[in-house]
Amino acid sequence: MTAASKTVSDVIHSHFGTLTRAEKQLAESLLDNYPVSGLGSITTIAENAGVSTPTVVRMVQKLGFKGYPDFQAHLHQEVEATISNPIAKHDRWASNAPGTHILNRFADAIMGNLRQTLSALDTATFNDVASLLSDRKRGLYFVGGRITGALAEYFFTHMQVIRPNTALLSSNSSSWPQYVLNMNPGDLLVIFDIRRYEQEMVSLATAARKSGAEIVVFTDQWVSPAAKLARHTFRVQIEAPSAWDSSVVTLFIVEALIEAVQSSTWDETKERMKTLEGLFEQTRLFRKLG
Amino acid sequence: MTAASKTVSDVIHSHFGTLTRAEKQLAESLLDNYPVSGLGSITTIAENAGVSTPTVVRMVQKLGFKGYPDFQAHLHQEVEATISNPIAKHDRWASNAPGTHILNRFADAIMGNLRQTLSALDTATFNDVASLLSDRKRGLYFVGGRITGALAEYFFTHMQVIRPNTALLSSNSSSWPQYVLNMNPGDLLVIFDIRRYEQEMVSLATAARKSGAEIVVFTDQWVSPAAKLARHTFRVQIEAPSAWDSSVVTLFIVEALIEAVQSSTWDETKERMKTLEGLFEQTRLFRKLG
DNA sequence: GCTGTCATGAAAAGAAATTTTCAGAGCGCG
DNA sequence: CGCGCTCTGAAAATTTCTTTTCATGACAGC
Repeated sequence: MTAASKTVSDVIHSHFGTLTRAEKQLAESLLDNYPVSGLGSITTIAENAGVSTPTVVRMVQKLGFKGYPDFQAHLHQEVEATISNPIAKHDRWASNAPGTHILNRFADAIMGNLRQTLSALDTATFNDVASLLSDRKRGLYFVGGRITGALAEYFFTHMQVIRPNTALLSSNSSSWPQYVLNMNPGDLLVIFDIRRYEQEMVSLATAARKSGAEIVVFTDQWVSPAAKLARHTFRVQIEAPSAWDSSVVTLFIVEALIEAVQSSTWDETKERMKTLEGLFEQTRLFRKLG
Repeated sequence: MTAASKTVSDVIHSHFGTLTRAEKQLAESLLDNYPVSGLGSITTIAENAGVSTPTVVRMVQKLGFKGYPDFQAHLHQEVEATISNPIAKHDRWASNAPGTHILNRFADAIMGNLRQTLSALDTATFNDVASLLSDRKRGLYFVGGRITGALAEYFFTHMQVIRPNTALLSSNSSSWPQYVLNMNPGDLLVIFDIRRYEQEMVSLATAARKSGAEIVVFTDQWVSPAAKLARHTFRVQIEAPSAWDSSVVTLFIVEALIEAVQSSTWDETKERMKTLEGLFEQTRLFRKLG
């Protein structure tokens, strides 16, 4: 029997692939605030999910329940189990996997990193960097190392949409001098440099400062030497139960900065995005016609 | 109003003296295993308590509720409160910043994304993908879109160190055919495709399948069309309080996979990393000497 | 003992919920 | 473009739940 020992949540997940659009929408709604969201009548949950009641019936039958009442009976049992056993809950991220599974150990570590990084992070620094990035008069340059190059690229790709006057330096240092040559006073150089700090980053930072550029550094808890030259530094916790360092929290801060910049200059950005949409559309047409 | 702020349990207790024999019997039944016992229909709880349905109606009205549905709605609210409290939201991540600061809102959202993604993620899928990636006989190909290209690159950069036979496809589709041409049966194509799904990804996936390649897709909750062709799909929650989608959780899974592959083939990888160290050292020397 | 009051549940009436039917919309495919 | 397919929700049909009505029985007071 499909719904015998597994939880309703499990059953939904395991069938998710076979669900249709409206059913997925319903499933999302049920899983959001699970299992309480499934306590009401079929009418209520259909309304909450924005689907019709027949959709609900079809889905629960597809999941292997006899009908809605049967489905709800199972939910009630789970609620009962949950409530009578309040301490359990959430000691595991990926349920159905042992607590020692890499996913769970990683999740714990990243949570810790995020918590530590944010509690150490100065909000004023964040706000100031956001406003520097928002200033369209300043040119923006992004650079990362072998591993962090992808982060620099990610940051750059977004900022390039949001505002003009941005550049991504290749992670290969040979082309850097020509960028420095073009830097103007007030320009902003965003450096990603985590352990196994690359010596050349310091040279780059030094040269950029000579051109009058401001520097922002993303680094780890042991701090890149380039940070000495920086106006602002983000010290990110990067340890993971892995032979490699984790960039998750760094990406988190990058995304938060992107949103901060985005929202502070929404009016101007909106226009740019519309234009961009148009350009993409054109490109697509070109391809079809070609 | 009687049932305003007090819990249903409180209300029952405070009216207990004025209840009749059958009503007391019902009240006992409700309080036993409270509040779950009140989740069912009026018929069910009447049967459980060994009283008639009119008794139930009379009692809940005596308690100050408009009717049975009203009574039950209050119970549902309590169940919800009970269930969601233990999970207790971290009220503030970045202290010294208001709870509404973008950093805190982002942290909440990412936590939710991570939780939902992991609970939906099938560990067997994860393990299977990890072992596919570990198999050195299979060639590995990584590809991403405009935004997700950086993720593909990040994944690629790590895998390239860990094992041979890996390639990164440019996010520009014009060079894809030549890669497909070289794919062998059993090769693995890792696709990153989140909303604003790129039509070309489906074409690429189709072509790769024809060459006998297996496909793994990283996509969002709305699922890329390319997932239909995939052996395994990671559905990642990507919503953030932002005009942009969040890649943090996707990166999380990528890093966990990297570690899973790394650790499953540590002996072989160790040698490679030593050699790589040596090569870097040499490069540095070249530069100094040059 | 008679009478009135109250508690109680059976059963009817009324209201909702659940399921089924069905037609239209959308989409892929030849 | 048309055909057939699937998905979807409106609405009907059915079932179940909720409330009301009412008959019965218990019991206290007269």
